[in-house]
Amino acid sequence: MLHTQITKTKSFSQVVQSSSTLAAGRQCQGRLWSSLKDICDLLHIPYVSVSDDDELLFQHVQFKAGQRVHTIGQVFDSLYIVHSGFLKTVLIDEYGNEQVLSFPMKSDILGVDGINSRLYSSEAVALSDCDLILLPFKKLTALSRTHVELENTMYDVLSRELVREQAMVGMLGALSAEARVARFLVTLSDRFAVMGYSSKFFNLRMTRHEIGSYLGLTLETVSRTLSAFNEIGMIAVNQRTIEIKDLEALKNLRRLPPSRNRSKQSKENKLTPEYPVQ
Amino acid sequence: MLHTQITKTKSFSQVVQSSSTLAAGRQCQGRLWSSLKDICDLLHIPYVSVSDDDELLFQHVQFKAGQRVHTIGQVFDSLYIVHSGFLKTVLIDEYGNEQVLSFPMKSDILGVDGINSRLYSSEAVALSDCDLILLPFKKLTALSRTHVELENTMYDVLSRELVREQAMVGMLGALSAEARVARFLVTLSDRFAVMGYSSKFFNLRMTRHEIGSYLGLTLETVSRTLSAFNEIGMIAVNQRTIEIKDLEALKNLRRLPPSRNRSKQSKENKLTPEYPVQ
DNA sequence: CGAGAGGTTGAATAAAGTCAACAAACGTGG
DNA sequence: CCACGTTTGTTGACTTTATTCAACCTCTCG
Repeated sequence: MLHTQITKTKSFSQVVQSSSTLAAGRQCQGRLWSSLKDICDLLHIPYVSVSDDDELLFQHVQFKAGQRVHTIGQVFDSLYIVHSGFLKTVLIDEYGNEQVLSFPMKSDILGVDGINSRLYSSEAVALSDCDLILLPFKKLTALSRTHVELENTMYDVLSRELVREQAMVGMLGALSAEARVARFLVTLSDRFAVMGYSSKFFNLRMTRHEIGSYLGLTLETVSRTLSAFNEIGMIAVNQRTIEIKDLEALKNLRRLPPSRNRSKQSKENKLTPEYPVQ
Repeated sequence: MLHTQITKTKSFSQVVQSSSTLAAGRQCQGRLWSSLKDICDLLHIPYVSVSDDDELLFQHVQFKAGQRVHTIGQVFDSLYIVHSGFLKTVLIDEYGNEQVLSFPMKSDILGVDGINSRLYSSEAVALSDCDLILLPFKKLTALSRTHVELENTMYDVLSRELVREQAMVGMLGALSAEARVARFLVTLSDRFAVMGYSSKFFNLRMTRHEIGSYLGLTLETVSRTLSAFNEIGMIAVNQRTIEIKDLEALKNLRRLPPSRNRSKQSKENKLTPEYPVQ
């Protein structure tokens, strides 16, 4: 069972914790370097081969479950791409409340919120043992001078991140609790499929509390909603084990009852006039 | 009264509508061009002067209240910076419901969500007459080859946008209706202050419905909450005219009652081990 | 085997949404 | 300039949804 696996690695992480803290360096077991091509493949972005890309290697860093990749306010110097493992990113408010922003997994990028202010504005925590590719930002910008296509890749990645956040805002703003949980499951299912895992049968890597925070709900509501889905046979749920039994039903459980909230094609809603681009 | 003014320009926009649609070109009244320095100033980003930046001019485009700057699915070719005026950006779901994502105003950037897929993923609508600076994306990327500092500016802008979205998610996920409306007013007040307008007395440019959509509330809840703030003397509200009477009170009306939702410093929450950067 | 974290469930409460009526402002056209 | 229809905003009564509080269960780890 996956669940057992996870917990085992977790306890292992606790054992090696002190030594890894002492190490004060990259834990260097596992895969060490990725080429730019590897990274583009990972990000599902076309890679235009360039001349001498032997030096275009990026080091990996390993994090044990529970470790923080970066904290709020920490000086920004690097982006990370998730090569394997599961994480959460959180905001922390003045009372110490955690607000979960995302659950990064394979091919997701971490740290972009630090570019602007040169300080990370969120915290990233490993939910399982993780292997991340380290992208020192200075190296990245220096490189983009010689490798023009890298710049566009960066724009792509940042823009994609933004579109995702927008979708999240849309969801939080307009969906019922049931619809949010359903979408959460569908999204997870899709992600697992892309990563080559089963899209029908998987383990949640996060607690009900973390899911609730992410979806703007309480942990009880999440639990109840999962139970309700289980009751009507859309899923089978047992603790963190999820089996998707009726994906279509989950997908169709989307918007709130289409109320009067709809946009009217007011006469002001005119089309943009055409204008040439210089 | 500002309100009257707005409506007047609105009706004017309708008069010139047909001609501007016919024009099939930039409406060329008003300011026409901005230099890179102008733009950096507008974005509050330091500008490193470079040699021959005579050609670094960006054309302006005018939009009348009600016009769309871009629609969902439209081919992306340009970013826009708001030079003057007020807009909304929206997502539209399968039932035609609008979800307001932002209310861009002076110095805000539009269109970043189109970079990734080469299609705009949101719709931008002018809420008042607007003057936007057109930033053709190809021109921008071409330029960044000769002007290295431009690249970093772009990263900054995109990252800033992302941090903003994150804050929005945090707000929607964790704040009560009252707190959301209060924060909305405080944010507006700040923005007006930066733009050199009064931070205590201003006009809303959007309907209650649009505010509600933006904050994940119904228009009735927005209306009631504003009335309640009015009742206790924190603000004075009359239709779209807002007077902030107790900014501090609005600012302190933040989080939900600090419930048990707080993060526990679990033993798993360990600090990141130090590791050197190559 | 026992402690503690995570998960489930129920009952009561609170918050926000819905429906509906009405009022105020605007813009249009006489 | 005034009257009328439309859009926007306000308010009340009621309903629904999700939260809160609490008890209990169930894993896993030590």
